[in-house]
Amino acid sequence: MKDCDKIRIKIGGESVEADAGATPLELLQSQNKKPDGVIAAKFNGQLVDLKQSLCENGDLEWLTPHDPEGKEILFHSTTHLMAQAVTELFPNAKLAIGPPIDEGFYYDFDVEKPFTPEDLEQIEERMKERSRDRISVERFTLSREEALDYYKKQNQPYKVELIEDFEDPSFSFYKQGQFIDMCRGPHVPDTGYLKHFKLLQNAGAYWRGDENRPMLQRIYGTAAGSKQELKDYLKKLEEAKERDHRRIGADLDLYSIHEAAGPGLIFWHPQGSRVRNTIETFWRDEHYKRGYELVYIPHLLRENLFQQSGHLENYKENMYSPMDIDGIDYYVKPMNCPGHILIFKTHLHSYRDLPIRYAELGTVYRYERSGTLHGLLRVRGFTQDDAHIFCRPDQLEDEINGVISLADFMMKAFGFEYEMYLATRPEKWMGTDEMWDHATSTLRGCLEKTGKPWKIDEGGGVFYGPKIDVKLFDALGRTWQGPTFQLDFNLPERFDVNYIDSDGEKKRVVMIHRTVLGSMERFMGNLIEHYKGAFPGWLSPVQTVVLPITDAQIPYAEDINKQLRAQNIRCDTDLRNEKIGYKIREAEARKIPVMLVAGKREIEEGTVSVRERGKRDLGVMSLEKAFEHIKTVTQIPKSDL
RNA sequence: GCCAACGUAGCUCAGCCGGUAGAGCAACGGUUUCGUAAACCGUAGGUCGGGGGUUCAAGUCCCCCCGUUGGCUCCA
Repeated sequence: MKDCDKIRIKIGGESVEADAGATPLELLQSQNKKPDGVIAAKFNGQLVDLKQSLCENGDLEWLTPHDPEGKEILFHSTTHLMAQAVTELFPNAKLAIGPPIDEGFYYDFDVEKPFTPEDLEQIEERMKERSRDRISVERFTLSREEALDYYKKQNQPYKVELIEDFEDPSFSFYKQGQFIDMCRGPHVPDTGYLKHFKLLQNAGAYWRGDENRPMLQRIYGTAAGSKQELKDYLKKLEEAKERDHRRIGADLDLYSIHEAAGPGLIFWHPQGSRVRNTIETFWRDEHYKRGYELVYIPHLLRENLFQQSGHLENYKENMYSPMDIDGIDYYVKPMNCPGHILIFKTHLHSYRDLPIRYAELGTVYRYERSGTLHGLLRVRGFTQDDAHIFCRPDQLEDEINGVISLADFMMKAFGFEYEMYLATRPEKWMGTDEMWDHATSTLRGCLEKTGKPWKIDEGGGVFYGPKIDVKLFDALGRTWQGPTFQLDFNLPERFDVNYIDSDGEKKRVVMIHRTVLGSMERFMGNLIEHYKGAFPGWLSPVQTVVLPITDAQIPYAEDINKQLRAQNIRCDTDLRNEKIGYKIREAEARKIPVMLVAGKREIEEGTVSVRERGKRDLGVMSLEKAFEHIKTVTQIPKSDL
């Protein structure tokens, strides 16, 4: 504590005088206007504990769980509370790390036996007790040596390792009761501030994410500033469950996975295939319009091709074992690029021929570890909406702009918001500085030109080139990896991919790998969750269903069905002997966009009663008008070209 | 692959300390012919994920395997 008498603190535009060494907590108590639930503060831009003495003039800002930083502090303090409970209940537990994460926190422990669900309940109970005890949380500092000494004596090897990895001369610690943890802080003043939390799950996690190191037991939890907010968050988790594409996929009969056939392999049912086909047709049409040529390549390729491409060198652990064909090894392709390059290389290309864009819905197979498989989102066989652009260096900018505009169109067509990232050179890389500089600045320029916000993913590029990643947001605000455009300096070298320039010289082409949907499987999974199964009209597997009220209207319903089908509308009838309410209930459950109800009156008038999914009865319309309405609802997004 | 939990009818789930399997919905048959989110009656449906073991007796206890789920790692 410095010795000075009075300091001036500015709080929310108001200036107050205080004794030097006053704490934010003291200042807070003397304030009449203050936000609810202050748990920490920011002093001159630095995060501070409410109990930290202030000895200089400055600006003070309150932090509550509603501020991103305040939330982080809440999570962090809660994870300390959890660690305290764990060390009380399991005195031999070794502490690893316990950081806040996006929507909660976790702490890794090394314990003799993994935690059981009952353990979690007990830990949560103990946390509540300790919260009621309102144990004061005190900060103190130890020198590097003292800290090492302390943790060695306490037999906490992970903490010792952490300290050894840092250069800092001293480390801050927080003490609450008997529990002490090394931590940068800040933290809440006492455990009474931590009231609303829930432990969510227990999972194994390798120490420092390294599978060669010990597996620790991780407990995940979340916390909130109020009971209601915690409830809301837990409700959101429930909602996410309702949107789960695996559940909806089964309910709507879209696809299945079979133990008998092998995990991670998708079987598309008729209803799912209708959606996928619609997307694929849309995709092909759009690519053709934008100057792509559609190609097909075999699924099985000879070993030497993958040697040349470098896949056997760099990607073998993701490839399936080869099969012997006439004494030669063949591999199922994990990527489409080598095949497209072979097509390109069947001719000598003039600079005038470029750019050449080969697109393919190319199915690839990759080995994924069993524990990572997840419905449609992580599978072992999938179809990429792949394309490779071969161009001259001076065309790079136009090509990237074209790809960005295509991706933008696609994302809008499917109703996704998105965010772009420029992934720059990673630690391991190939090529030259000039190549990387030129390529990276070109990508940056293209991003600037969009006028949309974008971010840098430092070192996130691939070893063979920089890339732009597009992350999309779904209806719940979750992000998914969407389109990705990668520049490749590697394959053109390996395959000697050239064009003849205007000066008659051979020049190396610039190659762009790009996908705008990712893979059909993953994209469909995202779409299902985004729309909760209620696809927009143009994608719906069934767009319209005709519902006769009694058997007497069956011929009329069948006639409407026939007319709509003739107009390429995916129409069904529900001719079962059920009441209309029942049929409507089921049509709603099947998420059919338009329902046409036909009874005695409609036959007499040559009309139909129209009902839209999620809305009520829209009233009676002439058939002509109803068809027009259906056409509007099922309109395929128009290209912006 | 590793850690944990789970696997019972098409789906959602019950089945206690071991005594030989149950509900709702769906399906199927019949009755009913009905106006905007569930008509009524009936019928059928299960190698309890697979294999082995303990036991007079295993859905239940033990072991191995497979799959699923949540994580770790990785990724379209």
